[in-house]
Amino acid sequence: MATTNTRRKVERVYELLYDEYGPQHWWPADTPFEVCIGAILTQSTSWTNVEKAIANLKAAGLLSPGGLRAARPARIAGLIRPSLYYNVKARKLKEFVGFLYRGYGGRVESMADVPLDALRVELLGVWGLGPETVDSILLYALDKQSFVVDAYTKRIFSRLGLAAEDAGYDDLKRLFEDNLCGGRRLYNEYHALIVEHGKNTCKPKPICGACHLRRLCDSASFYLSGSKD
DNA sequence: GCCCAGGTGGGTA
DNA sequence: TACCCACATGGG
Repeated sequence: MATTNTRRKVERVYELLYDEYGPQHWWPADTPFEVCIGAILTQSTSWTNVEKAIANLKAAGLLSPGGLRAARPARIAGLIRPSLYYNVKARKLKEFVGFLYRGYGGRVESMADVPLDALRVELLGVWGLGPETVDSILLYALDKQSFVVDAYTKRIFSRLGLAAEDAGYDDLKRLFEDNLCGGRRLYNEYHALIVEHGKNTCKPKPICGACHLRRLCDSASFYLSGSKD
């Protein structure tokens, strides 16, 4: 439901976040393929641990479609151990690379010509890829206009009163895609800013309480409190 | 020692 | 459909 009010709020939160944190320069990776690998490895895991896993893969010469295709799952698991759930994630990497070779000659870039909706459905069919990982791949590896929702997004926007407590992934995705006029660059920056804010404040327990960035939540809440749709 | 981090798949009622 | 659990490291 795109009302003028909701649109203004969603845009205003972006401005507040951008003023606070500045440009985030996402995704931190050298190639589109590396973005995909990072998107899988960062599932329920902090990025610092993912960086170690990616560095290990790189040092072993396995950070490529061919390298991962040739490697045994146990070898991969040992290298990505610093990221969490290394055995399941090793399988996820193999599944993704298998998909890449079956349909796209092992090249992430070859997916770019497929229409967004069709590609999203296709990627969601790959074992180990859920909506957040798929949208991350679409937006950050392929530069397609698909908003990424994560746990921070839900926590922050339900606390701001812009989303229901029990809002699902698609509900939140729609909130942004229906209310943002900007394109891929805006989607890119907005999600990155949400993650940055989520890491620093809006933790599960303290609810922005003792955080030095409380000011941001307060200013956003203040702006949002006066109006209802 | 405890909590939590940029989720997802599978099982059960 | 809606929960619940497994996965299982490392930093604050």
